[in-house]
Amino acid sequence: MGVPRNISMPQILGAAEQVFGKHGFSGATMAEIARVAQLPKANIHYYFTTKEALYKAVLEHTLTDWLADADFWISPDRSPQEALHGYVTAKLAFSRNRPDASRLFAHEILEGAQHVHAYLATTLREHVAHLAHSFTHWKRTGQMRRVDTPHFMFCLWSMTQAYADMRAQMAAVLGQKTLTETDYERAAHTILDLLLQPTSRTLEKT
Amino acid sequence: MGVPRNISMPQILGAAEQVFGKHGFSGATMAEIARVAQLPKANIHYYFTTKEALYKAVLEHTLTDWLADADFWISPDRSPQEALHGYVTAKLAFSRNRPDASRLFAHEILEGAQHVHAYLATTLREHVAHLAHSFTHWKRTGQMRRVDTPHFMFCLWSMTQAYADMRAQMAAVLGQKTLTETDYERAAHTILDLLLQPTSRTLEKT
DNA sequence: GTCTATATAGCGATAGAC
DNA sequence: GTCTATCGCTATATAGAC
Repeated sequence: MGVPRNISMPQILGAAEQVFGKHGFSGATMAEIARVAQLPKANIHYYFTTKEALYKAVLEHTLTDWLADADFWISPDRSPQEALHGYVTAKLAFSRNRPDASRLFAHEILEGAQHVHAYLATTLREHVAHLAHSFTHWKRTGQMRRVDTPHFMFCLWSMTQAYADMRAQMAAVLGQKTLTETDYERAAHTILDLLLQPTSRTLEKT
Repeated sequence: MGVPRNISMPQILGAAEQVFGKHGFSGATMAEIARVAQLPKANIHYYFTTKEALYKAVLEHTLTDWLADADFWISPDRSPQEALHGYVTAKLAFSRNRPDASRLFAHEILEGAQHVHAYLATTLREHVAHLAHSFTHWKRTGQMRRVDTPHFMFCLWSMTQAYADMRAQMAAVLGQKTLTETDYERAAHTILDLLLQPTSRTLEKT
């Protein structure tokens, strides 16, 4: 009893993140996950009785990682410049290093967020409410203009996640096969320029 | 010969946009499309021999609409304020009024953009190159700061499309069942504040 | 052109030997 | 715990009557 649980499980979870991230829940097949994990199909059903059980396990795992950066960076102890720079950079790095995790999440939301609705309505909602404290603090101390916290976060999330979810479109528009390090640098520069610009974007006519 | 081609075709295309927009290509079923279109399954295969042929037809149709707003609004004849205001508002309206079209496109890109890669690499790429002329003009005439055109457009697209693609997540975070008119107004305000703010977002410390 | 009935393939899931 | 073989179901697609 109990030999390669430690060996098979990570293989399965890794393959599942990759395949679910590429095709979403309905588009993914257990056969492809088994192929990527280099395991017979039946072995996966030994650890996870149903496709949905495997999906939920992978989803919860990625959601935890997805939230990790915000509390570290967006804190009243930092300046808004430092906080936004750190957060955007971390999010872009996540999109670059864990694209399948970001895309798995995007698929889930796109299909109606049925499996994660409870999580979004409780944990993520409270998370955003918590972040509002930092923005309120920065406004009160004159370090930043007022923002509509949830919609401001929607903007941050969509701009940074797009570099994982929409990378096929971006690469095509840029005339490249894939996104390169330069693209992520330009992304950071463009996004931070919107958020942190020292002078106005659209200038007054003289 | 030829009675209800005019009647069945729009029904099929409308139902297909709805179902493909909800589930993507792999997740959608011909049976559900037939049910939504209130037609027998076989009738759809009469007009479109394969599921993929139907998918491509719907996809091309939505892509045309998706591009329509940009050339109208983003033009050197306008001020950057007017252009960005008009474009962002139009894009948000598209997300609100044609959510299935936006989500169909998002599904396609997420799954690797295999069906639209040629379109993105030619038409959309040229489209972005064309838009760069406006931004260059505004920079040259001192109306706007320099931008990295493709990445700036990626930001505009992701922020506005998120209000169709990610609306399930947004509603959950806002503690609502769906997005309301107020949410789209706040979205426009937040996005335009990032783009058009008359003073800096993060203020200098005194 | 329309629709019922069905062929064929691929899916998730399981049985049972090892 | 692992793996081969297979069940039962649902999907796309077609045949053929009307």
